[in-house]
Amino acid sequence: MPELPEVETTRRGIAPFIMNQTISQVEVRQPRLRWPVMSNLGSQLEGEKVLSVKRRAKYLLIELASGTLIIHLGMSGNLRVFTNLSAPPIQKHDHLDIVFTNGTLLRFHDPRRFGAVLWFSGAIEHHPLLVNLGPEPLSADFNADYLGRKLAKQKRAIKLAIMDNKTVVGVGNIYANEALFRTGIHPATTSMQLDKRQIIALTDAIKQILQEAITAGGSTLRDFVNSAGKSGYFQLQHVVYGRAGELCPQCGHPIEKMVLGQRSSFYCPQCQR
DNA sequence: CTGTTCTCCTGTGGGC
DNA sequence: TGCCCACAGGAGAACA
Repeated sequence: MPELPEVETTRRGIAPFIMNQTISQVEVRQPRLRWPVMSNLGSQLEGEKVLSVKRRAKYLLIELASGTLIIHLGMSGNLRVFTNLSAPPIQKHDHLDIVFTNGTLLRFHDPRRFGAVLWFSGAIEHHPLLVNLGPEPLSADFNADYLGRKLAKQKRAIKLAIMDNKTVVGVGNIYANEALFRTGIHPATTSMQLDKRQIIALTDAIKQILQEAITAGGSTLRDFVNSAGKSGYFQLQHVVYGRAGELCPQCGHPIEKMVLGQRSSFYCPQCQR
């Protein structure tokens, strides 16, 4: 399940192959993704050159002269690059291909179809999906002062707050669980009850975990090209996520599971209070 | 505005 | 071995 580190690894993996390349053809085999792929996507993209490959939150932003292609990998999506028309046969859930004039092929694959491929011709920072997003977790804008101010009047559980894109982007369920364990904060703690020390520790833990995962992803970069493997899927070792009933590596108490906001939360009741 | 629930989708894994 | 079904999850949308 791509979280921010996987999306960033995808960006770094595909960028060298599509930068400055001109799109020659777009083939949409399954337009029914999270939102329908526009029927004239091909005519919008064909003939345009890729000017940059950026990321905002978990959205990949492929900038062309006349607009931006927005790609979200959803739960199960991936992008892979094939060179010199060496692409393997189309497989189930290969929903979309973008072919470049030099033969490079960018292929979007997404079994659960929670992903999205959108075209936006306006200034990308004004896109409705992006305009209300909080800061990037690895940027200086996300810091303890900011988070403290943000949480000061919030009664909801801290885990829900850090998973809310308006607080900070890119913290999915897995890394939210891990960051709270690392910080010794119970996931159901009321946000406004956290003290300064805890907020500093939580900010640091989120940055560290995401950075560690991005670094780990670097070793998979070559898998984005001409690979039949599951490009971009890697995972840091989970300490608590999915480990209900197993013993806490710090204190030996069994890991517990509770549901917050319809999402499973895993924690050590002894280490996290 | 805040908080909660619903929804999209398919592969996986547990129970029997 | 096969069938059934709960479950997982990002995040917008809808609703209270």
